[in-house]
Amino acid sequence: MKDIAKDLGVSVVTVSKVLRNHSDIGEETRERVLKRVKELDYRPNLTAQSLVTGRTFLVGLIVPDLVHSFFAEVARFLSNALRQEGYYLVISSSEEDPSLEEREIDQLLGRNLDALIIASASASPAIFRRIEEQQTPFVLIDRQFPGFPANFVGVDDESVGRLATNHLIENGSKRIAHLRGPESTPGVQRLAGYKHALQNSGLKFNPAYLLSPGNVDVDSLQQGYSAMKKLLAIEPRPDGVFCYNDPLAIGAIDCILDAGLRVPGDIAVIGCGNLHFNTSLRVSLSSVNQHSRQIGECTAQLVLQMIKSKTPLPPRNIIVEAEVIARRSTLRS
Amino acid sequence: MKDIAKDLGVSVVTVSKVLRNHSDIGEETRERVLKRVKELDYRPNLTAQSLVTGRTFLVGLIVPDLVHSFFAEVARFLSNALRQEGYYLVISSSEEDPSLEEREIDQLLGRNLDALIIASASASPAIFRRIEEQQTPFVLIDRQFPGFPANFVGVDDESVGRLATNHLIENGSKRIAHLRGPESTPGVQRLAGYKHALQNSGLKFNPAYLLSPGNVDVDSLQQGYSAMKKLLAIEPRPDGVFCYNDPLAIGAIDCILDAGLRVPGDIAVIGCGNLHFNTSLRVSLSSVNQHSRQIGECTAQLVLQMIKSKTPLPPRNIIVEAEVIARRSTLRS
DNA sequence: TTGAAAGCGGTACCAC
DNA sequence: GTGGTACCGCTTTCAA
Repeated sequence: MKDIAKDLGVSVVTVSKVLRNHSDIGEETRERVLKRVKELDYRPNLTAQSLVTGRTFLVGLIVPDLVHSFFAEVARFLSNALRQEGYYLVISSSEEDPSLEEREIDQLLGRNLDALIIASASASPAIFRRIEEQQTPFVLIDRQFPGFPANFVGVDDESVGRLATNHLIENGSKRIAHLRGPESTPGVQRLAGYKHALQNSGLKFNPAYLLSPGNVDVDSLQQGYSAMKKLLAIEPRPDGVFCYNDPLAIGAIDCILDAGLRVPGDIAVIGCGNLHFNTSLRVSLSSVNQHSRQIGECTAQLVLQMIKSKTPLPPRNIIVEAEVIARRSTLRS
Repeated sequence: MKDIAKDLGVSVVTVSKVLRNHSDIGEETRERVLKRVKELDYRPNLTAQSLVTGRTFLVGLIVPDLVHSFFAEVARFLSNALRQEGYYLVISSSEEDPSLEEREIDQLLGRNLDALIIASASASPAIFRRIEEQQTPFVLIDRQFPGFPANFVGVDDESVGRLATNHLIENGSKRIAHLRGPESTPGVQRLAGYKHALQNSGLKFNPAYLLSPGNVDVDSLQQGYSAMKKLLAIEPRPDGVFCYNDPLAIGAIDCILDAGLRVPGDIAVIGCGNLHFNTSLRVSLSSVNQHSRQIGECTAQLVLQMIKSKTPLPPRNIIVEAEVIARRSTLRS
């Protein structure tokens, strides 16, 4: 920039103003500057710009697992939506480990990102108070904390659990098991929805049918397989299984088929997430759609709003409607 | 930092030195500074640090598509490996569009990232010369440009094509079709490997059996399905199909089954990428493993090396061995 | 319309 | 050991 100024015999201030199309600048001067900028293929140093303006045009994203398709899809839509406005995504995976998540948040806070988006693996919202202190706008996605007011975008997980369970009931299942998720809201709420649905239909909740496969967002296929194995050993055996996510469900189906049973004939199975490949599986998988696209795009809009508004906005709660996508794994027909 | 200095009656320089454990500092002073740092929960401003040191501890990653599992996996392993050294990944998707890729590269260059990692969607390496001029170290992954010396990490795609085709031949296929990829190296080389394998086995290459499904890294299931439909109309119909990637292969299998034919009985199918769900599909899918993990981790190591070495290193070519993972879709047994 | 000066939050160099 | 000073590359304020 200094060079340009020197070359043209103007000041750096002038150049700076031209680059940001500041109003008061001579038409002729502006042209000359622009011309030289092209010639030199000059690009302003965003780091320096950030230092003085306090804006980095960077948004952080922390998810429990990038390979889990749901988060990869959210990341993609987020990234695309933010790009339209010149923002970029800095990603980080917590590997479903709360302490790692905390370290990552600290790291990212030190980078003065314009906002943070977090699908938390933590049990408590303590860490988020730190973010608030730093004045960094942040949005929780997928998982939230009851009683902790914060911006949130996600589905209503109670209704996810209810829809899935009702769907199984409507298709003839009586003894419905649940492979539950972690202790975060989606896991807890889906479980709650599951119980409510049973209750409303006059079915009784059998604790033996409730399993916690462990680290479900990592290596879920395996987890689903072994959890299902345990369920098969129970007498009487369940005839329907609602799984916290699709990979778990796929693992469960593999186990059922390996045991010589039929899906959905003997046991119906439904998952959550509505992954791409669900239609191509051995038994195409019914699933509750979580609308990764809408979540990604809504979150992007919310984040941009927050960044642009100088005064902190009151926390918003954006809930995307869930819906059952029925396929072979539940349709006894 | 200024506050800390003032509070303690020392200079900012001293504080700065303590924070970076500079050798020459009084034991007592260091303790006092550290104490105050804790009290204030002070975190150095990385932006400012970057401006003066020229290092951002940020690495850019541009891929054609984040949802394509292969790249999501690479991103994950990369991100984890870089994190160990305090580096973060800034991601961007080119959506398989060369002009968008170029804009993204420009954007990221302006951010003074410490390095760039690119799975390019471009046909020509022109844009990369710009990166070289900027002195930003960069590594190409998955796709490279013949005759353009640059750091590269990926598989030997000619061998991928050869292995896959040979595998089909060994399992009894005589009329082997290929759903090819884009004009970038993986597409071109795998095609070359396919032709070589045919030749070496005395089979003749039939141009009618070669199809370009279009934008294969996006919405591949659909593309695979419709491409396969065309192949089925050919007389004589192929009895083996080598697909550029797994989603294409899955789409192809769906099409074959829908047409009332059997896999691998009537037509054997093999893909590339070895995705997670391949074992759970209607017909478990044979695939050439591209080792996303090794690619991610090797790339991370290479990038770190380049960043740390002050003198530019000669371009390296890291080739990861490909291997066939045989499953039902090709085993006629 | 233009530009000089101050400063964003740090680091490097070199004298004390 | 410690600290003064210049400076990284850009924006902001305000005077000319």
